[in-house]
Amino acid sequence: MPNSKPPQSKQPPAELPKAYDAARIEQRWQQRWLQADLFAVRAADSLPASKPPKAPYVVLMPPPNVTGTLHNGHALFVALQDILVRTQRMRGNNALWLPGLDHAGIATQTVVERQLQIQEGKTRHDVGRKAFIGKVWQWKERNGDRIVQQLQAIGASADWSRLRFSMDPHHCEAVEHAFVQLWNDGLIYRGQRLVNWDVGSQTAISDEEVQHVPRKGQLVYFTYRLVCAPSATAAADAQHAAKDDPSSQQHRVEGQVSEGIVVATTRLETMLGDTAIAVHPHDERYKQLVGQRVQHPFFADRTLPIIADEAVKQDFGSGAVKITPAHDPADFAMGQRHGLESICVLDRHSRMNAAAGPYKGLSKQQARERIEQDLADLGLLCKKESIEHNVSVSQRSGEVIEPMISRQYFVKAGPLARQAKQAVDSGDTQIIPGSWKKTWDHFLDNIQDWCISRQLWWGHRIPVYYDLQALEQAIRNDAKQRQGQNTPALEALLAHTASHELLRIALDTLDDAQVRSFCVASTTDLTQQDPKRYVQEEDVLDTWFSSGLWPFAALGWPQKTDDLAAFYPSAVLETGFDILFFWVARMMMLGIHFMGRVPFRHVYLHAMVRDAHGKKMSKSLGNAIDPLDVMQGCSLQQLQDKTRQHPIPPSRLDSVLAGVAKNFPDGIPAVGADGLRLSLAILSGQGRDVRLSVPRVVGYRSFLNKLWNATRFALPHIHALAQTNASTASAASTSLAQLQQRGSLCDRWILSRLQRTIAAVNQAVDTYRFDEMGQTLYHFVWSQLCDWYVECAKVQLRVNSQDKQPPASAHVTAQVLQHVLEVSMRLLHPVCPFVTEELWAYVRPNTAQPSQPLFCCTADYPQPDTSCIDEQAETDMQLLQQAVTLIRATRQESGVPVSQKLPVILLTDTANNQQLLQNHTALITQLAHAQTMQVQLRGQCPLPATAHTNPSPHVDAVLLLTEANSQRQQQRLQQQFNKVSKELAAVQTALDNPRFVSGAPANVVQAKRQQCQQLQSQADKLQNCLRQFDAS
RNA sequence: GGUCCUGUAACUCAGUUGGUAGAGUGCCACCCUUACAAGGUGGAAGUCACAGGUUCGAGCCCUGUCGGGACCACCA
Repeated sequence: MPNSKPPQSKQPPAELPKAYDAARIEQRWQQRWLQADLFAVRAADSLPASKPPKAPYVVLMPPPNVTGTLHNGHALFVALQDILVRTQRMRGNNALWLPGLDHAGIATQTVVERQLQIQEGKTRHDVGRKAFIGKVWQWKERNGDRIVQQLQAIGASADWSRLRFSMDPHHCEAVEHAFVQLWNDGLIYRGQRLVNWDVGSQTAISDEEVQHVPRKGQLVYFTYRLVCAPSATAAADAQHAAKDDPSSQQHRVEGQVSEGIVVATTRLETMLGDTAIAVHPHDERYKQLVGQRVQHPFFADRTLPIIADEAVKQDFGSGAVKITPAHDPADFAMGQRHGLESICVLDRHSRMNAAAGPYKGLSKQQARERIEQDLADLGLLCKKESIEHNVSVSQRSGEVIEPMISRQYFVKAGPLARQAKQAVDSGDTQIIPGSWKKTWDHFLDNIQDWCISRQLWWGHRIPVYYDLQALEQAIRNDAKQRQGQNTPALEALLAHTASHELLRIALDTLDDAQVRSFCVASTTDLTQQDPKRYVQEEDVLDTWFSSGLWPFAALGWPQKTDDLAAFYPSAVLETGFDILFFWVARMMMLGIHFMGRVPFRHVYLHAMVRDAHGKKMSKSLGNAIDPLDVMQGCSLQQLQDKTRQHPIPPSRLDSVLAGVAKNFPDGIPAVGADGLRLSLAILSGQGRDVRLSVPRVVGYRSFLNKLWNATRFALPHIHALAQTNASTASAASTSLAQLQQRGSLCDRWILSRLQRTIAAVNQAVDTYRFDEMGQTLYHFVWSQLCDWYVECAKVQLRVNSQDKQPPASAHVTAQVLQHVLEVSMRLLHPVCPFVTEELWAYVRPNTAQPSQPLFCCTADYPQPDTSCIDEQAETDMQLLQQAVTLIRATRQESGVPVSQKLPVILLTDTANNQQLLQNHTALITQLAHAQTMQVQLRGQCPLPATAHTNPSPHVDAVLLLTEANSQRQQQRLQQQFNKVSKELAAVQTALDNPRFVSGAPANVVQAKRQQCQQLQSQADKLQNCLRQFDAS
């Protein structure tokens, strides 16, 4: 940065570069802010001892994954959270934005495993647990900074000195502490349960990590034969029932007739683990069969009972369902209700295990085919149907979930969930938009226990230790219970079996309570104390367990720190709704449990970023926009080159590339971080998707360019001001009130509009209306400041005049210009921090006082002051604007080029307005490019036949032309007349309705009457004008 | 099956406690008027998804129908 001038110099740099160059500005200020350490926050400033204590305002940054690369979700949360934090910081609050990084168990482990496979051809088992974890850490050290740098590039004003990583020692301590406390509170238990087994990642996952996706499948019907009935009458009854119903079929096998019951399944291989058949208790077809048993076709020694259960749907399949408690959640529940045996027939890699008998070793698919064939051979196969059904898929690996019984750790969610629900019910925490509350309640009301153990290596290892001494005791007790006494054989076994082997056997065979009897949860590593006695649990914790502690653990919990005292709870949690259950609910549950108070007062849920047409952005569709490309710009060629690097099937590559070309015909122009932030803020209306499109983003870049140029226009005048100030010290500190007093109508008008803008922007940011905030500023700067005030200022400053000397009032104009720009920069700063910081250095008051902040980002946020609103100035200005607009419109309709100056007459309704317009003759003539201007009261001025008139309620514009009215103008007047007549008719209908006149509030009726009068006179005037055409 | 969001100009969206519709982009015409062509000026463009209801009055409130989207549960 050889050209950059330090902002600390008291004189602002004189020359503002002609072009707005986002990249140059952004890089510079990002570095300066970091160097100046502006975002670091001290707890002491918010503690009672500090006088006066600063109000804390804390936002928790959703910690990105260390594996992550910047995507639009990050860009959106940075934009919105940074707006909140910067606003609060400027308001003088102790604004802490607490950043973090998440270790992201499965995701990170998967990435490093893949890399290990590619680079060294090894699996994690080849290198061993300790070495593998070392490799993950290396990887984290190399890549962890990148995402932080990218967040900083978007302008994230977080307190980076507090950056936490979820595997840092202090966070590990918090996790262990939390686990042990929950274990001791009885809220964590270990149980043999049916869990979602992710075959791809080789771990259990929680219910929330399972997605249901529709897939095509085969519904296979087959028959279970009844075991020969014990009595002839029962058999006869069964046969009778079977005859009436086609679902219960008879089969002729090996010359014998036997009755059976038909079941249907999409997962035929699980029939090897069937332990019952269930029917609905009211199902007439099967009533007689309940209580009887069927024969398993492949296991001669297994017969299954036919049971009745309300959970069975009569109208699905055959109405009878095979029950596999070991491999289906519903079946598992039914198995528990009916005390059924669970037979697990699949191993962890989804292959058939020993319990599958002759099918052992086959893959699921092979077993499915073989069984189908074998059933057909036995004459038991009935039919096959193609159906679409939902399949459980791992959100992580994308592989099909295998429900599997295994021993896992669970958090008892019920009591925690009740408190979390209560917190929102009572208003302690408010969810915004409020429509999410029902979803929140529904989730918490139906919450299942949370499986928190993962069979991974990367993560917080569960702080549970197996006490081998207690284990031996448990085995002895177990044996005693079973056999009445200890046998010498058992003692011999205990003496000769390696302890880890013993542990394995114990975990496989003992029940949950027995296992718990030799487990100790501890925050200290017991294996360090006594390595022979203790063995630590192998599993690690769900990443969301540690994330759930974030609001307090990141502030130093379990220690009682000043940070915790000052900064808990946080003000707002701003995040995407996709992690409402994963993260927000968990933080809420754990926060209330450990801290006794909710972790945040507001939860603001933003929408998803989608493409211009509302489609999900996807690299394989060619519609994804990378936020870095938006900031830095990217040609179509580059976009396509990047697309080629994605893993897209070659057959589809061409169409994806075509999609890219269609979506981004000219690539993506560089709009900078400010442009991206402004776009995201304005596009993020509450409860709506954020549709990011290139034209839209380009439009907002233009806005920043406009702001830049408006400042460039103002700078020479501001500098002139500074010189005057230097010579006449008295004028140095003109107050706003003085400016309003001395200023012209335009000055007072823009100052008043500025106040309204300040009020609206403050209101918008306090209610999370980021769209309104952005739009209000956009409209003020462009449509009011640039389109009108700057144009008026040119007149007041005699910019285009031959006069060398500017008038005395020019001084006030320059001051107003400076004031409005300076306030606008501060007001806009939270949204577009870089460009406003740059420009503020040029327009800020040159008072050279050391107390003045050197950075816009630490200057005061403008606060509304309604006493500065000047209604009269606004009304008067409106009339001037109307007059100017009317003249311009009339000129264009009459086809008069701008270069040709014309005499103009304005006709107005009152003497006051006449005076007002007359007083601003110079302004109006210049803005409207008129030659001369007269103002008359209506009806007091005869007009030549060739005059072109354009009426409006308070003022009519008359152009004195030598040629007759154009046809075009006639059409226009006719159109206007039609429109006004229509409106008039509607208003009159209302007024003619006696029920309206008596029923509506008086002020509404009054307004309607006024409107009616106005429309009437408007219509009359238009008609008059139109008559001229008829005459000529 | 349950819940939520959503339907307004060609496109993307605003629209306050009900008082007959606004913005940006795009489109058309004219203009390089010394801050800005990443610009200026003017203009055209809407049966507020549909059908009922409440009301003096409905884009807004209620009911129903039909689109679009998301989530939860469940599909043996």
